[in-house]
Amino acid sequence: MKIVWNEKDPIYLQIHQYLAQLILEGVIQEGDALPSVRQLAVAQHVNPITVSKAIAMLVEDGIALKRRGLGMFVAEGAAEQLKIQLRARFLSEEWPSIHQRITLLGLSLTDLLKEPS
Amino acid sequence: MKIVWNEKDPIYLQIHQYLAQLILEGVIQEGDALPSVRQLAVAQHVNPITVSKAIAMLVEDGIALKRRGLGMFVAEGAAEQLKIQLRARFLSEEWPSIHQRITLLGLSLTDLLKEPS
DNA sequence: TCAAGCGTTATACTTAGATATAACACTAAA
DNA sequence: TTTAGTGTTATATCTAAGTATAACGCTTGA
Repeated sequence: MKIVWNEKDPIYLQIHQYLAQLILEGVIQEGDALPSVRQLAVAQHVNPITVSKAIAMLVEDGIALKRRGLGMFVAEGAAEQLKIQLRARFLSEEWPSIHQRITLLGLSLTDLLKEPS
Repeated sequence: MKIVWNEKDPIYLQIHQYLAQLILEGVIQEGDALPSVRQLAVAQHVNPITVSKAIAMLVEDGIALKRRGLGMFVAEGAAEQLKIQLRARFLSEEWPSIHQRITLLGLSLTDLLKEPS
């Protein structure tokens, strides 16, 4: 899987989303090591600090564990936990205003969900 | 109607959205004057330049007209035009990634319609 | 012991956004 | 003509976010 960059969001958020997706889809399983900060930084032509920020978010949310000198590992139950967290966050912080705009623009939610845009 | 501020988006974008909403909902009709830059700036405790930015976007999109010394006015057909523009922008620039996330999180139409938080 | 791998951090630069202040140019009505 | 209302603009400053460079300290295994 490759990261598809966009101009709008900060790099560290895009990396966070990329890692979250890998975990959600089971590409990285529980107990597995995450790609190392340095590896990711080199592979994506990005700064280690930027990658660190993304991983720090996962650690804060209990999704990843850090083991000094060794690397970062996916926590037990991470996939399920992550899904719960991201759902809650999306529904409470993002969806309300998006939904409001959809309504304001007279778009049909049912139609929107049908079409693979 | 009052502006409900959020921390995330730049102020000028939030003001733009506020004005767009007023026009879309017909609170300000075609030919009407927009609230003046100075009025808005004072009322919202914001800098005139910031308000100017928001209105400049409306002018660029042909939604508002400037009449020197008089103020800004809502253009003919602005509501319809605005709706078309915002729809197109939303569908091409925002919905695809939102839709992708909804799918990834396994959210259903029912989930999305549940809580009007 | 020490090399090679980890993550971390100190310092500094760049940029976008927002602000403050103050002046400018135009229009209508008293 | 004057006044009070429009929007505009120039200059400067401030802040937070994001990034780059480079060095640092920890842990394991040869």
